[in-house]
Amino acid sequence: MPKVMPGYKAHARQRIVREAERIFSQKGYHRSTMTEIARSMGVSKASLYQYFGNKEDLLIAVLERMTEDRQIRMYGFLDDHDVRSIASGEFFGEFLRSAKASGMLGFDLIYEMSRNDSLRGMVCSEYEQGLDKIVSFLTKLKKRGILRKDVDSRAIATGIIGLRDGLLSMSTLGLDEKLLKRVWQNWMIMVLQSIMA
Amino acid sequence: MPKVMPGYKAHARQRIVREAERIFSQKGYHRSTMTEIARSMGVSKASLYQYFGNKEDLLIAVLERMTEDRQIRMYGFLDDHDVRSIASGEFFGEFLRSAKASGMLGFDLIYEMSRNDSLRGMVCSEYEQGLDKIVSFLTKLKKRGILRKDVDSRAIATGIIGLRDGLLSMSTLGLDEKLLKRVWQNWMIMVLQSIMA
Amino acid sequence: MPKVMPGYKAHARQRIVREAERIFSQKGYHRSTMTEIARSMGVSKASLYQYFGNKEDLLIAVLERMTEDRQIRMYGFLDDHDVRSIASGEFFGEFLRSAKASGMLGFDLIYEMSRNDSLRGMVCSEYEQGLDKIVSFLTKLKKRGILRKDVDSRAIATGIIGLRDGLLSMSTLGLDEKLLKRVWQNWMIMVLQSIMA
Amino acid sequence: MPKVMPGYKAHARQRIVREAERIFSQKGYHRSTMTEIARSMGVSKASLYQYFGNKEDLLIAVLERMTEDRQIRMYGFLDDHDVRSIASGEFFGEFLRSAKASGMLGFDLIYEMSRNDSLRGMVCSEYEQGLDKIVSFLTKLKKRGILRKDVDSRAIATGIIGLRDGLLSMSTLGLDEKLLKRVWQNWMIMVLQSIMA
DNA sequence: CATGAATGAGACTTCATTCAT
DNA sequence: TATGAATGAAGTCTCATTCAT
Repeated sequence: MPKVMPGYKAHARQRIVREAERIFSQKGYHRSTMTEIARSMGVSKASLYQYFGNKEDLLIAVLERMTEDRQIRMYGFLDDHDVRSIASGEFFGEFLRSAKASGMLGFDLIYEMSRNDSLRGMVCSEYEQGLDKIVSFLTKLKKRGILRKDVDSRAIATGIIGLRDGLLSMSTLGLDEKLLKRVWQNWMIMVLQSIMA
Repeated sequence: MPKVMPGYKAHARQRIVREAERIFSQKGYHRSTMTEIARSMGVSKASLYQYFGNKEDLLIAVLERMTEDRQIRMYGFLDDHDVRSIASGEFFGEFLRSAKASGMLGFDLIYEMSRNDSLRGMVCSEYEQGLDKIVSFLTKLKKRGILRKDVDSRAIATGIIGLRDGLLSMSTLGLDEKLLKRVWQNWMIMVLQSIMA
Repeated sequence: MPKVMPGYKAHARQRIVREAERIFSQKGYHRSTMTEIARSMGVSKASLYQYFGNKEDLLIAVLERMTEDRQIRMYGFLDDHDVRSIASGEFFGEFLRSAKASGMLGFDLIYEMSRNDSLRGMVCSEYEQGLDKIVSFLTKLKKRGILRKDVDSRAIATGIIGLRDGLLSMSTLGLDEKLLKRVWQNWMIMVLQSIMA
Repeated sequence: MPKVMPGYKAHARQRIVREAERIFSQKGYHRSTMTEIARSMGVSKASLYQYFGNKEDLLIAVLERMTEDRQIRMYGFLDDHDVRSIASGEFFGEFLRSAKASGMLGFDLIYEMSRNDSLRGMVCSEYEQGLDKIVSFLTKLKKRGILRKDVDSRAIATGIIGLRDGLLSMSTLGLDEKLLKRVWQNWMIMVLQSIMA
């Protein structure tokens, strides 16, 4: 793409973000260096600084992209499936795959959050969005008479996200994925039974 | 304490570990420096290296202490209480408090684990011990006829730990602790009802 | 020289090597610091590390340069001169000058060799090349009927190098150079007489 | 030995020197640490400082001992043997053995000499003594009519020491000891023939 | 727009040495 | 006399960042 073309800049930016994501995911944010990212793209370090003011800005861009992706791929699930599908291994497997792809980056994310308000805001809003999505999904089910009316939707949604993240971090620790899937199914069934009308 | 006293060395070591725990917890492992730890204790960097071969060794000592602490304070709970107590806010609150104290360190822990086998072993074994403790607690309840015999103890235990960790990491993100406690109680009640005889 | 000029980098590298050679020669490798080399060049330490991965790499570059130099200046001698010239003070003086210029570095070289295979290989191969050069010189003389056919060329060559190095290290110790030159001439004459046809 | 016994101090000193010699010889002076010496003796570092003001003093003591030893063992040879024995493999082998035992220390010796006058004096005087011993040996032989009267005893002696040291340093580089012994014999025979009456 | 080169600041680590007990 | 503990000073190396070309 010629350098003067409109959109060139955005495209170049995107290429950097993608490479950074790959490397951050592999080695973690702190252990990745700007030199490494530049070298593996075949550009100069100085180029990176033309698109991102500093390393942290690059991290934020990466995390934004990951978040977006996850939102799209994950919560799309809820629209297309019925209530039982949430208890399926397929559902949990989707997260498992994505967690494995981002490797250590998830932990870096939280780690960096403590220093960076913009990051903290971003992550919290992702969480909120995720929760909202599930809450509205549950609300829909209540309206359709599938769930009991007195169910605390927010508590259920928070638990779903919490259990998901807890099990995913256990997978990072090396726990058997089959066990984790089984746990997910087990627990979701118990919970759904408790809240179905 | 005079330097020649027996146990002085152990005591000095402990002081370092405690200070390191404080600083690591506050700023994370990577952002904390040996210089800082030494300075904040009023000793020389070289002193730290007399007790710990390198920064990672110090991290390990800190984590060992934290683990031990947590094990003692936490799983002691199971011995002293009946089945319903596990669903209590008190139980979850205990973890919440300890998670808050260790701050970012929990995430560093996982972050570093990917590079360090000794660390990985430590953490995994803590997880296993935790799981075992809960499994044997559940087994006892089965024998006493409180739980159904066909319950998958390991899946339940894994879910308990998973939900706990997921909710705790949400608290680190800034989610309201009252909501989290409520979620915990809610979910534990649903699960216990599902598995009680 | 402008930084974008082709060959700039090679030139900058060379400047470092030259300065390092000067300082290593003066104070020995162990007593010289990267800080000192950088400071005496008016550049930053980090610059040195852009050209040489570590201190040892720099040492190797220095030694390579010295070796090359010595090979060129020294063994060129053999091509241009007849057999008697090897016994000349001029010949030995050439080595003496170069030994004085490298000062303590020669000893460091051997010292470091015990730890570093790449170094060891370098030095051994220089020795071998030197020996080969002399051996082929002697062989030529045999063919021309100047030396006796039954002379052990390798033993003679090894002795020449050995005597040279032994006397040179004595000069480093402060022994009178005139005496050393006389010794060289004396011994070489005795040996040449013994092996000439 | 009880600590109050006279000679205790000298004995303790000697033990330190012996251990230091062992370690310096193995790893070189710069790479050996006071900690290591103390630990391998089972005493405290501070003890070493009761006997030696600093590391360099310890080095000097070690070198004094080595020098003494070498003098005794080596130049005793000259008294007991006739002129031809100096050309024997046995003679050279003696040095070879001792050089191997002191390892890198010989090079350290020279290395340190440049900084330390007392060291320099010591080594030079050892050289001088060695030379004198050989010179007087040669003089004796002249008187007994075995050597020609016009021989430059000092030049011969210097050459003997020089060749010895040159060949020994080649052995440190890994050259075949058999070759070196052969060279020694070869050269000594040539030289002796040149100077015998 | 791109980059080769330089660098300031600071990280971890080592070690000879001292000193109170 | 002996030593456990502490440390100042220095060392090597790293890395995000800048800037002239």
